[in-house]
Amino acid sequence: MSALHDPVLDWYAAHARDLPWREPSASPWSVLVSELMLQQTPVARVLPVHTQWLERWPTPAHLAAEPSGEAVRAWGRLGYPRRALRLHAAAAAIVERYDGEVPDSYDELLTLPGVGDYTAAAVASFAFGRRHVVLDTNVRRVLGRVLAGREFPPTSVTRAEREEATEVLPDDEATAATWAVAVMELGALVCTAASPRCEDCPVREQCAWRAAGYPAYDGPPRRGQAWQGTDRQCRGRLMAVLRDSDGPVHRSRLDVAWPDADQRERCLASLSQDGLIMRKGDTFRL
DNA sequence: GATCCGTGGCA
DNA sequence: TTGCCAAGGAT
Repeated sequence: MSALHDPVLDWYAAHARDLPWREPSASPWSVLVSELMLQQTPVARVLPVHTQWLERWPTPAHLAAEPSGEAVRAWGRLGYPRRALRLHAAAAAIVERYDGEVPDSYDELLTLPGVGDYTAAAVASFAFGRRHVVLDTNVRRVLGRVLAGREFPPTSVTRAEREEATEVLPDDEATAATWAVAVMELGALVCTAASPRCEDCPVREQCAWRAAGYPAYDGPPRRGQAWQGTDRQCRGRLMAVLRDSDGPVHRSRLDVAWPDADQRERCLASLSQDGLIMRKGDTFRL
Protein backbone atom coordinates (compact mmCIF):
# COMPACT_ATOMS: atom_id res chain seq x y z
CA MET A 1 0.00 0.00 0.00
CA SER A 2 1.60 3.19 -1.18
CA ALA A 3 1.64 6.13 1.20
CA LEU A 4 0.35 8.19 -1.72
CA HIS A 5 -3.02 6.45 -1.99
CA ASP A 6 -5.04 7.82 0.92
CA PRO A 7 -3.97 11.46 0.56
CA VAL A 8 -4.76 11.47 -3.16
CA LEU A 9 -8.02 9.56 -2.79
CA ASP A 10 -9.15 11.80 0.06
CA TRP A 11 -8.21 14.90 -1.91
CA TYR A 12 -10.21 13.63 -4.89
CA ALA A 13 -13.27 12.92 -2.75
CA ALA A 14 -13.19 16.51 -1.55
CA HIS A 15 -12.19 18.39 -4.70
CA ALA A 16 -13.23 16.43 -7.79
CA ARG A 17 -15.15 18.45 -10.35
CA ASP A 18 -18.71 17.49 -11.16
CA LEU A 19 -18.50 16.47 -14.80
CA PRO A 20 -21.32 14.88 -16.81
CA TRP A 21 -19.26 11.84 -17.78
CA ARG A 22 -18.47 11.20 -14.11
CA GLU A 23 -22.08 11.02 -12.99
CA PRO A 24 -23.05 7.59 -11.62
CA SER A 25 -25.72 7.48 -14.31
CA ALA A 26 -23.26 8.22 -17.11
CA SER A 27 -23.19 5.45 -19.72
CA PRO A 28 -19.99 3.89 -21.09
CA TRP A 29 -20.89 5.63 -24.35
CA SER A 30 -20.90 8.98 -22.55
CA VAL A 31 -17.45 8.19 -21.15
CA LEU A 32 -16.12 7.12 -24.55
CA VAL A 33 -17.45 10.27 -26.20
CA SER A 34 -15.87 12.41 -23.50
CA GLU A 35 -12.48 10.73 -23.89
CA LEU A 36 -12.38 11.26 -27.64
CA MET A 37 -13.39 14.90 -27.20
CA LEU A 38 -10.87 15.49 -24.42
CA GLN A 39 -7.91 14.36 -26.50
CA GLN A 40 -5.78 17.51 -26.61
CA THR A 41 -8.81 19.65 -25.78
CA PRO A 42 -9.66 21.49 -22.51
CA VAL A 43 -12.63 20.38 -20.40
CA ALA A 44 -14.32 23.78 -20.58
CA ARG A 45 -14.59 23.59 -24.33
CA VAL A 46 -15.78 19.98 -24.33
CA LEU A 47 -18.63 20.38 -21.84
CA PRO A 48 -21.32 21.99 -24.04
CA VAL A 49 -20.52 19.86 -27.09
CA HIS A 50 -20.58 16.66 -25.06
CA THR A 51 -23.98 17.53 -23.61
CA GLN A 52 -25.49 18.25 -27.01
CA TRP A 53 -23.87 15.16 -28.49
CA LEU A 54 -25.39 12.83 -25.89
CA GLU A 55 -28.81 14.43 -26.26
CA ARG A 56 -28.76 13.92 -29.99
CA TRP A 57 -27.01 10.54 -30.05
CA PRO A 58 -27.68 8.81 -26.70
CA THR A 59 -26.28 5.49 -27.97
CA PRO A 60 -23.67 4.37 -30.52
CA ALA A 61 -26.51 3.15 -32.76
CA HIS A 62 -28.03 6.63 -32.94
CA LEU A 63 -24.75 8.08 -34.18
CA ALA A 64 -23.95 5.21 -36.52
CA ALA A 65 -27.32 5.70 -38.23
CA GLU A 66 -26.34 9.15 -39.46
CA PRO A 67 -23.83 10.27 -42.09
CA SER A 68 -20.36 11.00 -40.78
CA GLY A 69 -20.71 14.61 -41.97
CA GLU A 70 -23.29 15.19 -39.25
CA ALA A 71 -20.75 14.13 -36.65
CA VAL A 72 -18.14 16.44 -38.13
CA ARG A 73 -20.57 19.37 -38.06
CA ALA A 74 -21.70 18.65 -34.50
CA TRP A 75 -18.04 18.49 -33.48
CA GLY A 76 -18.01 22.24 -33.98
CA ARG A 77 -14.80 24.00 -33.08
CA LEU A 78 -13.32 21.35 -30.80
CA GLY A 79 -10.43 20.96 -33.19
CA TYR A 80 -8.84 17.93 -34.83
CA PRO A 81 -12.09 17.06 -36.68
CA ARG A 82 -10.69 13.68 -37.68
CA ARG A 83 -11.61 12.70 -34.14
CA ALA A 84 -15.27 13.20 -35.03
CA LEU A 85 -14.82 10.88 -37.96
CA ARG A 86 -13.12 8.31 -35.76
CA LEU A 87 -15.88 8.54 -33.15
CA HIS A 88 -18.46 7.96 -35.86
CA ALA A 89 -16.47 4.98 -37.13
CA ALA A 90 -16.13 3.68 -33.58
CA ALA A 91 -19.90 3.86 -33.16
CA ALA A 92 -20.35 1.88 -36.36
CA ALA A 93 -17.85 -0.73 -35.19
CA ILE A 94 -19.60 -1.01 -31.83
CA VAL A 95 -22.91 -1.63 -33.58
CA GLU A 96 -21.44 -4.14 -35.99
CA ARG A 97 -19.11 -6.08 -33.73
CA TYR A 98 -20.45 -5.53 -30.22
CA ASP A 99 -24.20 -5.46 -30.67
CA GLY A 100 -24.32 -1.74 -29.98
CA GLU A 101 -22.71 -1.99 -26.52
CA VAL A 102 -19.40 -0.31 -25.76
CA PRO A 103 -16.99 -3.17 -25.02
CA ASP A 104 -15.66 -3.36 -21.47
CA SER A 105 -12.18 -4.75 -22.00
CA TYR A 106 -8.99 -2.88 -22.81
CA ASP A 107 -8.15 -5.16 -25.72
CA GLU A 108 -11.53 -4.76 -27.36
CA LEU A 109 -11.61 -1.01 -26.81
CA LEU A 110 -8.18 -0.75 -28.39
CA THR A 111 -9.55 -2.08 -31.67
CA LEU A 112 -11.91 0.89 -32.04
CA PRO A 113 -10.96 3.79 -34.33
CA GLY A 114 -9.55 6.73 -32.41
CA VAL A 115 -8.90 4.62 -29.31
CA GLY A 116 -5.25 4.19 -28.40
CA ASP A 117 -3.52 3.01 -25.24
CA TYR A 118 -4.60 5.93 -23.10
CA THR A 119 -8.25 6.00 -24.16
CA ALA A 120 -8.68 2.22 -23.94
CA ALA A 121 -7.29 2.20 -20.40
CA ALA A 122 -9.33 5.26 -19.43
CA VAL A 123 -12.67 3.88 -20.64
CA ALA A 124 -12.02 0.45 -19.14
CA SER A 125 -11.16 2.13 -15.86
CA PHE A 126 -13.65 5.00 -15.68
CA ALA A 127 -16.66 3.34 -17.29
CA PHE A 128 -16.19 -0.24 -16.14
CA GLY A 129 -14.11 0.01 -12.98
CA ARG A 130 -11.28 -2.12 -14.36
CA ARG A 131 -7.71 -1.93 -13.07
CA HIS A 132 -5.41 -0.33 -15.62
CA VAL A 133 -2.43 2.00 -15.75
CA VAL A 134 -3.89 5.18 -17.20
CA LEU A 135 -1.03 7.28 -18.52
CA ASP A 136 -2.03 10.65 -19.85
CA THR A 137 -0.12 13.91 -19.80
CA ASN A 138 -1.50 14.80 -16.35
CA VAL A 139 -0.63 11.51 -14.72
CA ARG A 140 2.81 11.47 -16.30
CA ARG A 141 3.53 14.95 -14.99
CA VAL A 142 2.30 14.16 -11.46
CA LEU A 143 4.21 10.89 -11.15
CA GLY A 144 7.25 12.42 -12.81
CA ARG A 145 7.37 15.10 -10.16
CA VAL A 146 6.38 13.09 -7.10
CA LEU A 147 8.37 9.93 -7.86
CA ALA A 148 11.17 10.98 -10.21
CA GLY A 149 11.69 14.59 -9.14
CA ARG A 150 11.43 15.95 -12.68
CA GLU A 151 9.37 18.97 -13.69
CA PHE A 152 8.18 17.44 -16.96
CA PRO A 153 8.05 13.84 -18.22
CA PRO A 154 10.07 12.54 -21.19
CA THR A 155 8.84 13.16 -24.73
CA SER A 156 7.42 9.67 -25.04
CA VAL A 157 6.37 7.14 -22.42
CA THR A 158 9.40 5.20 -21.20
CA ARG A 159 9.47 1.73 -19.76
CA ALA A 160 10.61 3.18 -16.43
CA GLU A 161 7.58 5.45 -16.36
CA ARG A 162 5.18 2.60 -17.00
CA GLU A 163 6.84 0.46 -14.35
CA GLU A 164 6.60 3.22 -11.75
CA ALA A 165 2.96 3.84 -12.60
CA THR A 166 2.28 0.12 -12.32
CA GLU A 167 3.97 -0.08 -8.94
CA VAL A 168 1.83 2.64 -7.39
CA LEU A 169 -1.44 1.35 -8.88
CA PRO A 170 -3.62 0.06 -6.01
CA ASP A 171 -4.15 -3.71 -5.99
CA ASP A 172 -7.89 -3.53 -5.42
CA GLU A 173 -9.74 -3.11 -8.72
CA ALA A 174 -12.26 -0.49 -7.60
CA THR A 175 -9.64 1.49 -5.73
CA ALA A 176 -7.35 1.39 -8.76
CA ALA A 177 -10.08 2.86 -10.94
CA THR A 178 -10.64 5.73 -8.52
CA TRP A 179 -6.90 6.23 -8.17
CA ALA A 180 -6.55 6.60 -11.93
CA VAL A 181 -9.06 9.41 -12.18
CA ALA A 182 -7.86 10.99 -8.94
CA VAL A 183 -4.24 11.33 -10.05
CA MET A 184 -5.41 12.74 -13.36
CA GLU A 185 -7.59 15.28 -11.59
CA LEU A 186 -4.71 16.25 -9.31
CA GLY A 187 -2.63 17.00 -12.37
CA ALA A 188 -5.43 19.00 -13.96
CA LEU A 189 -6.23 21.14 -10.91
CA VAL A 190 -3.13 21.31 -8.69
CA CYS A 191 -0.01 19.80 -10.23
CA THR A 192 -0.41 21.86 -13.40
CA ALA A 193 2.20 22.39 -16.08
CA ALA A 194 2.72 26.14 -15.84
CA SER A 195 2.19 27.23 -12.24
CA PRO A 196 1.52 24.32 -9.88
CA ARG A 197 -0.31 25.04 -6.63
CA CYS A 198 2.01 23.01 -4.45
CA GLU A 199 0.63 24.52 -1.25
CA ASP A 200 -2.68 22.79 -2.04
CA CYS A 201 -1.12 19.44 -2.93
CA PRO A 202 -2.02 16.44 -0.73
CA VAL A 203 1.32 14.74 -1.40
CA ARG A 204 3.67 17.72 -1.24
CA GLU A 205 5.52 16.22 1.74
CA GLN A 206 6.34 13.16 -0.35
CA CYS A 207 7.14 14.97 -3.58
CA ALA A 208 10.64 14.32 -4.93
CA TRP A 209 10.54 17.41 -7.13
CA ARG A 210 9.69 19.61 -4.15
CA ALA A 211 12.32 17.92 -1.98
CA ALA A 212 14.93 18.63 -4.64
CA GLY A 213 14.07 22.33 -4.67
CA TYR A 214 11.94 22.34 -7.84
CA PRO A 215 14.77 21.86 -10.36
CA ALA A 216 13.87 23.25 -13.78
CA TYR A 217 13.24 21.00 -16.76
CA ASP A 218 16.55 20.11 -18.40
CA GLY A 219 15.52 17.72 -21.14
CA PRO A 220 15.47 18.31 -24.89
CA PRO A 221 13.59 21.49 -25.92
CA ARG A 222 9.94 20.75 -26.61
CA ARG A 223 9.12 22.03 -30.04
CA GLY A 224 6.21 24.40 -30.29
CA GLN A 225 3.72 23.83 -33.06
CA ALA A 226 3.95 26.25 -35.95
CA TRP A 227 0.64 27.67 -37.02
CA GLN A 228 0.69 30.72 -39.28
CA GLY A 229 0.60 29.67 -42.91
CA THR A 230 0.59 25.94 -42.17
CA ASP A 231 -1.63 23.34 -43.78
CA ARG A 232 -3.32 22.94 -40.43
CA GLN A 233 -4.40 26.56 -40.45
CA CYS A 234 -5.50 26.26 -44.07
CA ARG A 235 -7.50 23.09 -43.39
CA GLY A 236 -9.07 24.76 -40.38
CA ARG A 237 -10.21 27.71 -42.45
CA LEU A 238 -11.68 25.50 -45.14
CA MET A 239 -13.44 23.27 -42.63
CA ALA A 240 -14.91 26.29 -40.86
CA VAL A 241 -16.54 27.45 -44.10
CA LEU A 242 -18.07 24.04 -44.80
CA ARG A 243 -19.11 23.52 -41.18
CA ASP A 244 -21.00 26.81 -41.09
CA SER A 245 -22.84 26.08 -44.33
CA ASP A 246 -25.89 23.86 -44.57
CA GLY A 247 -25.47 22.48 -48.04
CA PRO A 248 -22.77 22.24 -50.70
CA VAL A 249 -20.39 25.19 -50.99
CA HIS A 250 -19.10 26.50 -54.28
CA ARG A 251 -15.36 26.58 -54.81
CA SER A 252 -15.39 30.37 -55.06
CA ARG A 253 -16.24 30.68 -51.36
CA LEU A 254 -13.22 28.58 -50.44
CA ASP A 255 -10.98 30.72 -52.63
CA VAL A 256 -11.79 33.62 -50.33
CA ALA A 257 -11.07 31.58 -47.21
CA TRP A 258 -7.51 30.79 -48.33
CA PRO A 259 -5.95 32.85 -51.14
CA ASP A 260 -2.90 30.63 -51.80
CA ALA A 261 -4.25 28.43 -54.58
CA ASP A 262 -1.60 25.70 -54.45
CA GLN A 263 -1.88 25.22 -50.72
CA ARG A 264 -5.65 25.43 -50.85
CA GLU A 265 -5.85 22.67 -53.46
CA ARG A 266 -3.43 20.53 -51.54
CA CYS A 267 -5.48 20.89 -48.38
CA LEU A 268 -8.77 20.21 -50.15
CA ALA A 269 -7.21 17.05 -51.50
CA SER A 270 -5.97 15.96 -48.08
CA LEU A 271 -9.29 16.75 -46.42
CA SER A 272 -11.02 14.69 -49.07
CA GLN A 273 -8.51 11.91 -48.61
CA ASP A 274 -9.20 11.98 -44.88
CA GLY A 275 -12.92 11.62 -45.53
CA LEU A 276 -13.70 14.94 -43.89
CA ILE A 277 -15.15 16.56 -47.01
CA MET A 278 -16.93 15.42 -50.15
CA ARG A 279 -16.38 16.91 -53.59
CA LYS A 280 -18.90 17.05 -56.40
CA GLY A 281 -17.88 19.10 -59.41
CA ASP A 282 -17.16 22.62 -58.24
CA THR A 283 -18.86 22.20 -54.88
CA PHE A 284 -17.75 20.79 -51.54
CA ARG A 285 -19.61 19.69 -48.43
CA LEU A 286 -19.02 17.84 -45.19
C1' DG B 1 10.51 7.90 -32.84
C1' DA B 2 9.33 12.10 -35.29
C1' DT B 3 5.40 14.45 -37.57
C1' DC B 4 1.11 15.76 -38.57
C1' DC B 5 -3.44 16.91 -37.21
C1' DG B 6 -7.36 22.43 -34.78
C1' DT B 7 -8.70 25.59 -31.57
C1' DG B 8 -8.82 29.33 -28.39
C1' DG B 9 -7.65 30.93 -23.67
C1' DC B 10 -4.08 32.75 -20.98
C1' DA B 11 0.36 34.49 -18.59
C1' DT C 1 1.57 40.50 -27.85
C1' DT C 2 2.72 35.79 -28.56
C1' DG C 3 4.38 31.44 -27.22
C1' DC C 4 2.51 27.76 -24.63
C1' DC C 5 -0.48 24.21 -24.33
C1' DA C 6 -5.15 20.96 -23.14
C1' DA C 7 -7.74 13.68 -20.73
C1' DG C 8 -3.67 11.50 -27.96
C1' DG C 9 -3.90 8.77 -32.16
C1' DA C 10 -2.32 7.35 -36.62
C1' DT C 11 1.30 6.86 -39.74
